[in-house]
Amino acid sequence: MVAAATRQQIVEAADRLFYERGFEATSFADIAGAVGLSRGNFYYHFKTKDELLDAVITHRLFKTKSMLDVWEANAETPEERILSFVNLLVVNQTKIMAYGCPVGTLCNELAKLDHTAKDRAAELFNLFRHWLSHQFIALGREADADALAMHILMRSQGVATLAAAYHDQFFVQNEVENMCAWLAAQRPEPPALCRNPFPPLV
Amino acid sequence: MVAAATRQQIVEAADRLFYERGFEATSFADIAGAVGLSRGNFYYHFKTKDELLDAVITHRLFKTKSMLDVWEANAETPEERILSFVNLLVVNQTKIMAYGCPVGTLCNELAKLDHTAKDRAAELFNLFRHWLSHQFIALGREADADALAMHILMRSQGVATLAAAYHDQFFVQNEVENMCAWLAAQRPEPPALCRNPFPPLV
DNA sequence: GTCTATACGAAGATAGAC
DNA sequence: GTCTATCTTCGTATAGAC
Repeated sequence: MVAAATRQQIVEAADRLFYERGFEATSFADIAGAVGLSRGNFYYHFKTKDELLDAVITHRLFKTKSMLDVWEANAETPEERILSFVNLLVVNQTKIMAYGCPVGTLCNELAKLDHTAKDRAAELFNLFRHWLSHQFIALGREADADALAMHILMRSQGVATLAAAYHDQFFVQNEVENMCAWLAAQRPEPPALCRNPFPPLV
Repeated sequence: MVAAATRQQIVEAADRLFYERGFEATSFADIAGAVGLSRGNFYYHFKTKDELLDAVITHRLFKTKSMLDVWEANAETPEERILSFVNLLVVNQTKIMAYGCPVGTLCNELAKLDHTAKDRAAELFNLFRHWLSHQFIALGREADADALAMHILMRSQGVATLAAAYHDQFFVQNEVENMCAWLAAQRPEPPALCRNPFPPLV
């Protein structure tokens, strides 16, 4: 097989296994087995595990950028685009309830390992953060766009963590609805005093 | 040294190291070194790593219960008690920015390992969940107390994850303020129409 | 109860044949 | 480019002396 294709298979298998089992707990043997390669041949493509991790993060950065581009193109308004992000929790619900958020859990693990790649992994958060910030600016919230982006990113992380701990899809759906309601309330300059100031949480 | 005291030292060192480095990444040698014991002697106290993990979780459950009891006793109102919980993010800010939330990151790791102790670890969340739910009931929100408890637990998890990824204390402080504002808005039966329905997020 | 010494296996990494 | 075989390190776990 062509080297580039084998390399790509390795990266995709590692991407999945690092997510499902964690970085440390995934061995070269696991990945080689998933791809159908011998352990020895592995080192023709990647010299070290850290080099492989680097390739996996690069791959995830690319996939994430592509996804954001699709969301940008497929939605009409900034609010709809932000809803695409919120909806990730629903689309990936099954995997999130089993393994948490791929970005959050990787960053957590690398932070504890004090791994050199931890800052590159955090770049994955930055892609979402800046894209969301961009949407809030388009929504007319220039002044606090970054804080709003961090707020919704924070919520998605919290939902993912508790979803993995409780395996409760109703919790996920409920919090997604809360996020939608919160988002609707972020439109600037609303008509004053004509809304219920205490919308029910649930 | 008396066996019980040595055992207790081991559990406390393991508690700290499992938090700072993760469960898998912490070896018996690390713990033995931290306590000042030989690796061999270790097995007199704990036969396997899983047995040690079980003791660490038991220890954390005990510590958490004690903390909740103190919060219960030291605050006058349910709202103040819930603020004690929110304030954990500030009190433990330095450690959280370095290692995330001890409960969330442990549950995440054990979920990926599909470890038999993962449900026991989730009991740590349950302690907070039920205590918070209890406070919301006292606040007069019987109908949605559990959902409100899960909501604030979710926020604390999201803040901890992003705090660890960004090491940004201003983000933490900002989101803690948001949580306080949210909490203040949860008092039941507010005077209608006399508040700003769109309090600034930041 | 604590120690030293050691068995055993798993995982990262290398060498060299094909 | 892929294989088998092997090296090395490290971590779990055991044996037995003190």
